[in-house]
Amino acid sequence: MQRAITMKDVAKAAGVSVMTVSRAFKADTSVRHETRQEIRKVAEDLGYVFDSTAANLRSQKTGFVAITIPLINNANFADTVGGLSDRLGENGLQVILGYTNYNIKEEERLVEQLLRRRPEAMVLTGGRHTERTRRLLNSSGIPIIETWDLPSEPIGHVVGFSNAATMQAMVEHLITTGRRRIAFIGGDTDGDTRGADRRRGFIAAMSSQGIEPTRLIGAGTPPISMREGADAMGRLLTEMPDTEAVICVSDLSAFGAMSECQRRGVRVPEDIAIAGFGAYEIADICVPTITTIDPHSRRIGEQAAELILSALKSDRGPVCIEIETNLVVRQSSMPTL
Amino acid sequence: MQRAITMKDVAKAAGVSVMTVSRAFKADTSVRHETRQEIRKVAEDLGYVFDSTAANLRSQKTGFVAITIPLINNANFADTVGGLSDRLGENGLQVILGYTNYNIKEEERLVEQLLRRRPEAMVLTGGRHTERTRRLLNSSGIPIIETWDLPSEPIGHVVGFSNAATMQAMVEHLITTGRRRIAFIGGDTDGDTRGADRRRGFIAAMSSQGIEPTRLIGAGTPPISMREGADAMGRLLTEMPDTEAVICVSDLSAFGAMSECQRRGVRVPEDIAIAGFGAYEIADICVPTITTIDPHSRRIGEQAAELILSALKSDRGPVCIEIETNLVVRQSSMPTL
DNA sequence: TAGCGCCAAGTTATCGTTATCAGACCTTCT
DNA sequence: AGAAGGTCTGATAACGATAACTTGGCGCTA
Repeated sequence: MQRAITMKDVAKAAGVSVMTVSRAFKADTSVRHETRQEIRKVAEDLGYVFDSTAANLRSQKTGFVAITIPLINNANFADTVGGLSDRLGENGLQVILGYTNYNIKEEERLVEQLLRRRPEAMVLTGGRHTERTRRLLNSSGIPIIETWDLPSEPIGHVVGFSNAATMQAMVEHLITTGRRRIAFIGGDTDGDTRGADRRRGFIAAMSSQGIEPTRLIGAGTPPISMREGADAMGRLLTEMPDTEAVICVSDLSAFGAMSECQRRGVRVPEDIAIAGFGAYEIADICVPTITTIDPHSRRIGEQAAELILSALKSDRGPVCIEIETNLVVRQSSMPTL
Repeated sequence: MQRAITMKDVAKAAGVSVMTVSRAFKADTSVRHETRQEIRKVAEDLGYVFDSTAANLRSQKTGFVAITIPLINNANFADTVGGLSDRLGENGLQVILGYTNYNIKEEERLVEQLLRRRPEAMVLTGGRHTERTRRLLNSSGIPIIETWDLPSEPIGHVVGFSNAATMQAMVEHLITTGRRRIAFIGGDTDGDTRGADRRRGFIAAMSSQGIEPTRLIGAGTPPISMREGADAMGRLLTEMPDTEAVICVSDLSAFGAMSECQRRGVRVPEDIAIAGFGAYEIADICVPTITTIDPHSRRIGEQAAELILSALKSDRGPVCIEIETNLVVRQSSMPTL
């Protein structure tokens, strides 16, 4: 590969100045229409490709918005990223992704790495961070948006909901349908802070109903897979066979749990009710369909995008948008009168 | 936000030259240990964050590897990205993602956009591209890797398999287990070129077995969801109730199809056999488990990473690595003697 | 003690674009 | 006809880092 083609080469070939070439590649700048056409043609013929590295440096604008998510392979976060990406893309902003792997120490490294690329805003999944992460973000001077949570001391903006509160609704629903011996299947570390919040919410909800929350099953380190959900359900059925309902930390583990029931001939919802979280497609397709909480993952991303766009236009004070979650009652928790 | 802190500020505060600060932030450069410590401390206190935009421009190295995938929300591609990302991350390279949305014209735009960020290598999902995409990539001068396919005229390196050939194996398996009236559920456009290749492979395999492949069900535009798989199965059961087996373009649609059977009281595999593609976790968890093809998604990413690393060290000629796929026979296609 | 080599740190120019200011040219109006 | 205003284009410097080269100091050898 010889030396790469730059604007200088295009300028020379087109017989204009570099500045004019630069303008020909921007929208809304004053270049005669034919000049722009000609320059673009020459550039294409030369095989010129714009270098945004240089442009970003000089203009001190990158057009990046960074987002941290626990892992790529999760439909909920993928939906949030999708919503964010689509809305921002329409406005010429590009999303750069980083994975925290459910670990706030890794998040710290990631945040620093992302800030090095000078994003114009940053979206975080979750509201719990290291002290240094908070410091880095605070002094970055860009809009910060925490999502999927309602942190008590937000760094900047918030688009989220209370994970604990969703469990309140779920427990009430199960009790209303006649179950009292309710179990919770979740991760056995607090790496997934949202999952941990849901477990806390479960415990609080049970206590406030006067039931001791003793049926807590640890299914492994987050993220909890279908397989781990199935294994956990196996243990639950063996060790506490009188359990009447089980709430799983996500629809994936809920589906795994339900499959285990089917394999063992345990009927859902007659023998045991099952509920998940996340409104994954599978929960609406499988037989029976699974009761879940819809956190409106995509809407979270879209709202975050709106917030960013308005914050970049004029920075008002921090905004907190609470996303309404829905309890979606399906066959897996129907009353069995 | 006041003016951002640069190396100059750190240099002044630490009483050294900018160059020394620069060196203090690199590994393996000659700076006295205490000097480096001191500089790092001063930098941290000032809240300095390294600006990789500038570094990339000056050094003409970005440390980026670009990858195009159809969409973020697909476990197979997510696995490939995961494998790639992990292997490259160990070597200081960072993955930047772009989505083609199953559209080679969008891929063209995307490729250009990604090239503007001067990646050091580029990984493509699929082997079919527009003429301009090929031209852009050829003149980029960086290693190109096409994956998830075995293109007849590769642009550069290849890490993939023949989608059509996998269907040959699947059809043979179903015929061996006593089925002849076999249907195929897939997308009704060719946007998903790999899905389209699988349909072509299905047609070829059926023909070579002397069976006319008439049972082709269009389930919508790719990607085919569980819901669309279920709907397609509904139509198939109504219109061609004598069908003995159905191959779905992915495990997700296969699961949807199977759920529809359960809803209608059609037994799997006794009344109809079902097969999918992709070795998604769900296919190994659901009841009954679903026969599938394992394309070793993660391995594709890992191999691509290896290829990139060796190509960046010393560019040999183009390499083609064929990934072995496995037919995974499960309950949904058991013989029903 | 001269001479060589090595290490740590400094100097200068530069990566490829764009901000900014200035100038040329063309209308339009008084 | 000349001033005023608009449109288009050009010259120059700069964004924040690093490559490449240079310098100064020290230790070692002959």
